[in-house]
Amino acid sequence: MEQNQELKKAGLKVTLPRIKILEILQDPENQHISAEDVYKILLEQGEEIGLATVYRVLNQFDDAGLLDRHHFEGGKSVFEMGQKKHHDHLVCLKCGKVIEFEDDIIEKRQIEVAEKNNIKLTHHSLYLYGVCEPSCEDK
Amino acid sequence: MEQNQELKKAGLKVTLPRIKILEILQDPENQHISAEDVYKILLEQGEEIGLATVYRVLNQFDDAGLLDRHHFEGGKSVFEMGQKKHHDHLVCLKCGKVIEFEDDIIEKRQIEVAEKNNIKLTHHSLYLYGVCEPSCEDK
DNA sequence: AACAATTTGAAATTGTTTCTCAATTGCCAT
DNA sequence: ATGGCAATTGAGAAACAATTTCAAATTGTT
Repeated sequence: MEQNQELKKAGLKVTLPRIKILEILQDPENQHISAEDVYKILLEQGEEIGLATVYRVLNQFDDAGLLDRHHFEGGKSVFEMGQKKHHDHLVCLKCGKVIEFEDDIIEKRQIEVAEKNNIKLTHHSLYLYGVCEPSCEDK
Repeated sequence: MEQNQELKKAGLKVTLPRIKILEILQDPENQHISAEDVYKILLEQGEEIGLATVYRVLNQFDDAGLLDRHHFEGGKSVFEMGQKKHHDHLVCLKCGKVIEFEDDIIEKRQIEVAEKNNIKLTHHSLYLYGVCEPSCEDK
């Protein structure tokens, strides 16, 4: 059970809800998933895990740095396992598709802008919103 | 009353709530203000304007393009009169100060990134979070 | 002034997230 | 193993921002 190690490393007790939620987040199908959707999957799997627990566990994972939290347009938080290195997101406003990208030039400029304004940068959020070019264009 | 012209131009009837809210938004003191804070100022001024009306009017102003809406970290929407040209924001996480900036290099790269991924860009949101260098640093 | 259409306030409602608290569970020291 | 205590859980209540509803009031127009 490598999940157990991850949890212990984060200083969290190994419990069934945490294991199940971790599994769901690790599934490549479920990148950029909301708390509500995690809960739905748990219900489908027949697990009796409360919605409050889902929110709690996701917050604990966030605090432990196991995942990243995003605030895409439209309200609710979206979570993503944070194995990979830093990246930003393109979001299609029609189909909801999310594309990840990294751009060193943008990253570097951000640091310069912060320095110029005497701010010690801790993090940033960059989302590019648009419409998929051929596919969503005409819908 | 030049406020009246602005409202009419936007296709909105000239009503007291709209005039008052427009005045508040135009005050340089109140850049980057939340709906709740607009409401508080109205109360202080002794105006009997409901919170629902504040939200409604802010949405109408947004639809009419009179202002920009931001989603800084921490939940609620923040509004800003949109006279100026496009810019992004630096936010101090300790004192809440907001600094505006423009960076052509970042803007250009964003367009390139979107093109590369076959997304027709409609807009973006970029927020840099950090801590004011000398002032907030040691608090 | 009178009319229709728009706008408003108050309260109810929604949707997301957090809190409360009694019952349960995990884990460490026996 | 097992006893005990702290951490965790589930369910429902609560908090919170934001929106909706609807009757009453106001606007701009005739």
